[in-house]
Amino acid sequence: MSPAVSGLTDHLGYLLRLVSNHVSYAFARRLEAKNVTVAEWTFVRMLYDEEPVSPSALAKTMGLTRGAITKLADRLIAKGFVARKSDQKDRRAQTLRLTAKGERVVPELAAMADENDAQWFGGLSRSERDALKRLLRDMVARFAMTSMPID
Amino acid sequence: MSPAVSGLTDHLGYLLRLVSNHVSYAFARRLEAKNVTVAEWTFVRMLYDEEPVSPSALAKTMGLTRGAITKLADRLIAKGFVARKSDQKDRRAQTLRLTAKGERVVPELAAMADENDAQWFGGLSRSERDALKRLLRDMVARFAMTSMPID
DNA sequence: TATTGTTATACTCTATAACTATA
DNA sequence: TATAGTTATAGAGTATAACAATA
Repeated sequence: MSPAVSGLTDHLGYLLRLVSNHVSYAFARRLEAKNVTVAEWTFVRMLYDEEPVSPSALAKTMGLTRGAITKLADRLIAKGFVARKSDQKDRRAQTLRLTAKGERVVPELAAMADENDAQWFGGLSRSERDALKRLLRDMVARFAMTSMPID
Repeated sequence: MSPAVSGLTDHLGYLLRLVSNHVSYAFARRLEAKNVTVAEWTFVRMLYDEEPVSPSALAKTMGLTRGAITKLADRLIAKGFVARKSDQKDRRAQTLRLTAKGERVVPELAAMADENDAQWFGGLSRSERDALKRLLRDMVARFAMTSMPID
C-alpha cells in the first residue's frame, strides 16, 4: 500500500531539482575561478556557435527579457569577451559577437563544464549516462524546451 | 571524432537543469492557485512528517539560514498553516508545528505535486521512471545531498 | 504605429551580521 | 561566552514598463 500523502522524494520533480541544483551550484563555483557566471557561460557559448546574433534573438533563446540581455551584454563587454556591432540595413538593430578574447575563453569554459559533468556523472556507467542523456533529450524535444526558465 | 569544444546540450548538467527548471517552474505555477511557493510547500511537507521541529533544524534540512526560515515561518503563520510554540525546557528555543488548517492543506499540495509529476514524467514507461528515480536517488545518497542549494 | 535596444524602477529571494534573550 | 531566534541591511538577478531612435 502506498502512503496516503506523497513525500518530497517520491517525486521525480523534487529529485531532479535536488540533483540539478547541486550540479549547477558546483559548476557556478568552478566558473567563479574565471569570474564568469552560469548565465554568462550560456551567453558566450551560444555566440560561439552562431555569431553574430541579435540581442532579441538571444533573449528568446535564453528565456530572458531584452532588458536582461542588455545588462548581461554590458557585463561581457566590460570583461572584453563580447562586442556590439550596429546593423547596416536596419539602424535600430544590433548584432553581438565574440571578441578574440571571447573566442579564446569559450573552450576553457567548455573544459570546465566537461570536468563538472565528469565529477557528478563519472560514477555512472557508460550505458547509464547514455540512457540518462537520451531520456532528458527526449523530454527536451517532446516538451519543446527551447529556452531556460529562470532558476 | 568528438567536437573540439563541447556544446551546452552535450552536458548532462545542462540538460538536467533545462528539464528541472521547466518542471519546477510548472509546479510553481500550480502552487500559485493555492497561494503557496515551492519553498513553502517544502517547509510544510517536512513539518507534516516530523513536527514539532526547531527553526534551526529546518534551516539545516532546507539549506537556508535561520533568518530565511524566520521569514518563511512568518509567512506561513500569516497564512494560518503553521504555529510557533516556545520550548518549556530551553526558553530560547522554539518549535514549529502545523495547524489544523496546515494539516489539511498538505495532502492537497501533495496531490498537486503528484499531478505535476504525471504531467512531465507520465510519458515515460514505468521502467524508465523507475530507472530514473533509482539513478537520482543513488546520486543523492552517493553525494549526500541532504539540503537543497538555492535555485 | 510597430519594433529595437536601453534605462529606471521595483520586486523577490537570500545572505551577512548585528541584536535580544536565555543558557 | 555560546546559542536560539529575530531583524536590519544589502546584494544579485530578474521583470515591467516607459523611453528614444528608427522603421
